[in-house]
Amino acid sequence: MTAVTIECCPPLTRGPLSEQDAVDLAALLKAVADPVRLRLLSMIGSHEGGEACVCDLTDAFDLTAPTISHHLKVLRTAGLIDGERRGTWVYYRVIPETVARLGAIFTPLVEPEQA
Amino acid sequence: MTAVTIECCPPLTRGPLSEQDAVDLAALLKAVADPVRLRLLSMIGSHEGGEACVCDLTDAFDLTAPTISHHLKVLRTAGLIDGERRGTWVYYRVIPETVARLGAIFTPLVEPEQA
DNA sequence: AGGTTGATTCGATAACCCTCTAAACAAGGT
DNA sequence: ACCTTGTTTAGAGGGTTATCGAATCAACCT
Repeated sequence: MTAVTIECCPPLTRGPLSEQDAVDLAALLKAVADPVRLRLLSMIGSHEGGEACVCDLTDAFDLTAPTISHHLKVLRTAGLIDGERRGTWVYYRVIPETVARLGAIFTPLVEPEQA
Repeated sequence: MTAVTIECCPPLTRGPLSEQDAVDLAALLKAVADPVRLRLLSMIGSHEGGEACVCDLTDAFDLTAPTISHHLKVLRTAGLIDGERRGTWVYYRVIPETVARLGAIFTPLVEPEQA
């Protein structure tokens, strides 16, 4: 639990975004700009142990397994999740740094509350 | 400048997202998941006076006026910006509440540091 | 009234993305 | 070896979206 202070405006509105930064950021945002992928991300992140098996995820949707697999690949390519095969099943976990990077764009800048 | 404490995980990973919430959120994210719109948003938000004329924005891109207008409409429909005509020109400004809502999804939850 | 400049709407085209089926790959059990 | 279950890859179809040119609307100026 860290104390911080909120100041001023989110990074996005602190100065004009460069074209390259905009392209990179948009790619990351596109990865989460889908209802299925948002739910996948939230299901994986909130699952006990911090990881979820693909089999768990597939059942929660009215979609075929290949479709879920496709969405997981998009999230993985974007660096939002990481997958590992252990025996029969593949387990995915969230990469919190990338999620935080997303939040930092739109959140009023916070600084550590210590001198 | 408000003091807060960071605790645990971002809302997205605190529990599974409902289908409706996911759809709403994805719509908002899709609005910003585009390089041109990200730059527009950042240019408007960082412009002096907190607002920018469409004429300023159009010049910064290698795109036609109708295309810029289209992107502005997407941002406006999503509730991220608001436009107002004053005389000859139309001025846009950022709606910070909506931007903050985006950030809150991915940012580790912060709580007011008082009690 | 007519003309000029700024901004949006309309209609069309091309690229992209979500979803599916079919097929392939991976691991375990009999 | 074979079959079953879990997961991914490949290819195709249908809908969405970005972009443009042309036309329209809005306000100002002479």
